Amino acid sequence: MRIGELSDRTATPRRLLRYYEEQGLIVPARSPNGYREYDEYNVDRVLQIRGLLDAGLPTRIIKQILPCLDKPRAIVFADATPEMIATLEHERDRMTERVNCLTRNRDAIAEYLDAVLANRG
Amino acid sequence: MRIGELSDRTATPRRLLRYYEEQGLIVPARSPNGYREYDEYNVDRVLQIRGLLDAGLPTRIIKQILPCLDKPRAIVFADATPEMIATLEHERDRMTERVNCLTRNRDAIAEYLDAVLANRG
DNA sequence: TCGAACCATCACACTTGTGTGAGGGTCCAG
DNA sequence: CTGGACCCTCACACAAGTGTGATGGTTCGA
Repeated sequence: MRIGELSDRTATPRRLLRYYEEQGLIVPARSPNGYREYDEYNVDRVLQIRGLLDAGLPTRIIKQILPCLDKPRAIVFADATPEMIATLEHERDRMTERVNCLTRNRDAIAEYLDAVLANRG
Repeated sequence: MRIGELSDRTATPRRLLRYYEEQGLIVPARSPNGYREYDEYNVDRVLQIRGLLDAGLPTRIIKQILPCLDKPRAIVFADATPEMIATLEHERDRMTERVNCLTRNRDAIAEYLDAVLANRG
């Protein structure tokens, strides 16, 4: 599919699809006429990227961790350098912290909402 | 305490403490000489702000939800306008999505790491 | 064959959260 | 009373993600 369809199916502006490519997060093929060509795989990929971006991870980090998130990942063992592993461990712990912080604060908001709604319901 | 001590105790650059103030997230008192004066309360406050920022929430939203996160919150029922409630519900759901996305991907990273480490350990 | 609807690159601009430094007050210890 | 360690405001700058538009090529249906 071309960029327009991918844009529709992922609710992502074309501009950003090109930006993600520029950042090395997706690597579309090119038609003879120069148009970008995407496959089904890229739909999930883009959605995953958006989720991680929305969760606060920068493209630089997303680029590093994306390969590990692929489902059939037997191939990836090769490029598991010590630095890479250290990065991943660090990022994993960071994400855990974020999850805790988010959960804590979301629960507080939910609790507040429940109280408010019960108070007027 | 003055800005330097708060900066030390929260591991936050002075610049950012002033920025958070500019964004209305904290409201320090002022000494006669113009110095900002913070109390103990602000330490937790700043840490909470940092956590939420790191979790991807913009200051604009943080400013809205902070009042609901205070522990003795009986007073706050007053300013619970319908728009405010809608914002909170939206943000609560958004945070839940983020938590899910982060958790999913963190687990994938952890799983990958476990596999890699088992593979060479 | 012409126009609409795509696509391309390039570039300028905005917002947010930060870094950094200039220029200048305050206060305390030596 | 002077030096150093604070504090102030102001301002310019940067990276990242994103918006928007200029300028121009391709494709396809009417």
